[in-house]
Amino acid sequence: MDALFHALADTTRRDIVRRCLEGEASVSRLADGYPISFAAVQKHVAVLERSGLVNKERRGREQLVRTDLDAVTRARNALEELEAQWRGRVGRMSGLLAQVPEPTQNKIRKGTQ
Amino acid sequence: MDALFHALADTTRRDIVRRCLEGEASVSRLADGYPISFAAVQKHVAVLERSGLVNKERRGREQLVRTDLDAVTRARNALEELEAQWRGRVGRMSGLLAQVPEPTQNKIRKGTQ
DNA sequence: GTAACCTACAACCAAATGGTTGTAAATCAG
DNA sequence: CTGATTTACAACCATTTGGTTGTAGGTTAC
Repeated sequence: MDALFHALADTTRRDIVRRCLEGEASVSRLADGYPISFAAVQKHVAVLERSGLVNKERRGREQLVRTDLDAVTRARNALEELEAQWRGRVGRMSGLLAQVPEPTQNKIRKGTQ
Repeated sequence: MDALFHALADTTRRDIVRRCLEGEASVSRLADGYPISFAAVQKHVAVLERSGLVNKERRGREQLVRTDLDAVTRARNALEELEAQWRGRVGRMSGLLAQVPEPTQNKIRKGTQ
């Protein structure tokens, strides 16, 4: 999860992900698109690969990169869960209000015995 | 966007976000929950604040931290867009074709006089 | 076989991270 | 006023990042 979000926390890497969902590309082909060295792009791809966001597949002398959409979905689900935990609060609040076992009572009675 | 995903790329920070959607807490109250120093938690909160994920509000001598759900939504939308660009390729295409008009007008008229 | 191309990986560097401790200022309680 | 709490921030340290260049190995083309 850490690796997933970290991988997404870079414009170049998000762009690589985007470029690799519409048709796979070799690493050097990808590198053409950025003003950084080939090795730098290679490292970005390695980060993406470790996070599971992309796969590499050897094809002759080049290595084709392709985005794994399931990983993107996994990240999105994590965020949706965060949101749900909040929105769910409101609904659960009313439930709680009916339920709260008077935590105040304890305090009041604390010194009385 | 970079800042947003980077902020989410840490378990402790995600946990702080979670804890601060269910009722705001002061920084030191938050710090009690983790095995790291107060200053470390303070830094995590600072990262979250810079990313827009949380706000701080002074309340007497303490500072209450509260998650801004819109920021979470913003991140989720970015991921949904990534997915949409893939799954929705065909559908989006036709949508665009029906939609594109206006900005082009300038271009067209620019040379016509 | 030789040359060109694509990839992998190591070594190196500057800057950022995540953590620590320590110090100082503001606020609240007695 | 004094003391405890809460925060802010600086200085420092180890590790990681994102970038570079250089070298070496595999593949394809000629």
